[in-house]
Amino acid sequence: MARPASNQPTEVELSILRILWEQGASTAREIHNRLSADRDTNYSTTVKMLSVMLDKHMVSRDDSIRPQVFRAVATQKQTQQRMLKDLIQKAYDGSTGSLVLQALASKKASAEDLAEIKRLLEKLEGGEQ
Amino acid sequence: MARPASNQPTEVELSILRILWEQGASTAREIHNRLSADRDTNYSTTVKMLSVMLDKHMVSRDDSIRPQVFRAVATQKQTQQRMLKDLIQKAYDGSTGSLVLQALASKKASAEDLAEIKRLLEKLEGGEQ
DNA sequence: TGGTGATGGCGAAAGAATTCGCTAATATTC
DNA sequence: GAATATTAGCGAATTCTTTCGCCATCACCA
Repeated sequence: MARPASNQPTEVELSILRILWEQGASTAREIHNRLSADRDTNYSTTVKMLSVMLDKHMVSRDDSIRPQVFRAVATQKQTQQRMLKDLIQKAYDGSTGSLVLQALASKKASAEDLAEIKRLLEKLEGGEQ
Repeated sequence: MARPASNQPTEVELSILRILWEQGASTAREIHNRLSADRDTNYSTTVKMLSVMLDKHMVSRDDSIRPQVFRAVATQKQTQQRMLKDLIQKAYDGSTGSLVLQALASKKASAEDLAEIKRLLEKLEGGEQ
């Protein structure tokens, strides 16, 4: 009689993961310093979040050294991929194409991105059908 | 001392919105029939969710007729746009381009979508810089 | 018009996410 | 090695989400 736990990282979890992806293995203190620059949060909260994420196997902890060091378990790309897939499923009825169209139409990508997208597109067209 | 309410529709809310977008204005019963095909849910729950969504101004209710009729307030496109933007912000550090790249690389879009994307891409390239 | 069934609404229950106070363990400094 | 500061962890509080039971109201029809 409640909400099932989502397999997707939550807001705060994602903030922490982003920090780990960016600066690699970090201590709780390092993570907290970075995190508290953005959100007004207590050190206790950061530590608790790390423990929750440990339970969910989102991060791993190296206990062999003493300030312990945390690492993200999944890569940024893997996580993005999973979240993207989820959005396409939940909000776009599974249609990747219409998501891409909306993304391109609404916000401009950088020139390099556009070029790369075009290249990829040609490859896809050549390869398939 | 708790989680702030997200402005994004939740899982169930989105299911209901999808039904409203698809079959237009509907009574609670109609919505529930559709919904219970997918998820195992009670009529009471559906009605409650509609009332919650009414509070959040996600749906409107026409009381002038008697089974009351519900409508989605935002269009599907608007909602998708907001969710997409949110994902790009939260998971892609604001980079639309890298989201598009990943979307294209991982899952194939339909041939028509590819063609349309290409067309759009050319327009974007021509119009900008 | 009374009986039967559908509809609508309230409130409470239960789990998830987020927060922090307080205590224990560990490290540092003199 | 004692005092002080930092780090780690537990458990409770709070809010949000989702669920449903229960009651009131409404619609229909014999």
